[in-house]
Amino acid sequence: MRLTIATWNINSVRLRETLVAKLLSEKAPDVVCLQETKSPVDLIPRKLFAELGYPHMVARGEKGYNGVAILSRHALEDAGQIDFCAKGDARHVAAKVDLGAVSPIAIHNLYVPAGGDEPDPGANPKFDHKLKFVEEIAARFAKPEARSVLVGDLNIAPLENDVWSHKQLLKIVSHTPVETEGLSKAQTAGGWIDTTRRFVPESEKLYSWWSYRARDWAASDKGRRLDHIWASPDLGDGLSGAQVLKEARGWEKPSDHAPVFTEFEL
DNA sequence: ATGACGGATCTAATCCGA
Repeated sequence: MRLTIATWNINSVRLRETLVAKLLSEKAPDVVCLQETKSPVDLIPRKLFAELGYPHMVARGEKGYNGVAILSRHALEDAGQIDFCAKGDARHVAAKVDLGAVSPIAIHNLYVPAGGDEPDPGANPKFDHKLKFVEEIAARFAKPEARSVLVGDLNIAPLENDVWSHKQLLKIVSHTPVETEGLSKAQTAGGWIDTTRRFVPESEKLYSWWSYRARDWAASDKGRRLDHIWASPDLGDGLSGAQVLKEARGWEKPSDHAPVFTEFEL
């Protein structure tokens, strides 16, 4: 059977409920993982999503910041959250997707801290938090469970062509060597497959985020690939496609992130 | 200048995003 998973930093699920609805009705992924929902769970417009064919949701939220949610056409079993860095914030949630005829898939939905401006963990506690968060990801996901997927806004653009200018971004938080090496370590430790790059060669520029501050985001096209879908090694043979839905960055009142899709044939 | 926007909050100016 075919399974399509999307991840999208929505930058407020309540303000952009119509954009989520547009994604669900026009692109019809099986599962959508959202980050920066910026909403308590009970205020997420889940009725709207249910009416569009997504009656299942597993989420964690807080007022104003962070927040992660998994919406699904298939039944979900809440698989809990990991309290990375013991902050008690809503940056991770996990679920098992019940696929009936075939074995379930585990999904981990993550929102890694942005890390502030100064890429110095001694001077900037936010950057320190980010580095520790990534270290904890590496430790926790070093031995992937079978049939699992790790997705989310990882806030790191790991490859040279994941940013508009490798050279100019080497000292910019999201593309510093300590971050990209940390993320690569987490990926290789578990043998995780960067599913997007399975289908878009590393020699090609590819972004999932474009700043709100540009006068014309599409014309300047100075983006970064911050949003990722990783698959456990055993799912490698089942990968059938991947894409960044760049058009969504141009929708009305958009998020600054575009949705990222991966398709499996399971 | 990459580039000065956009969201949430104790609705005003402040924190945060990356």
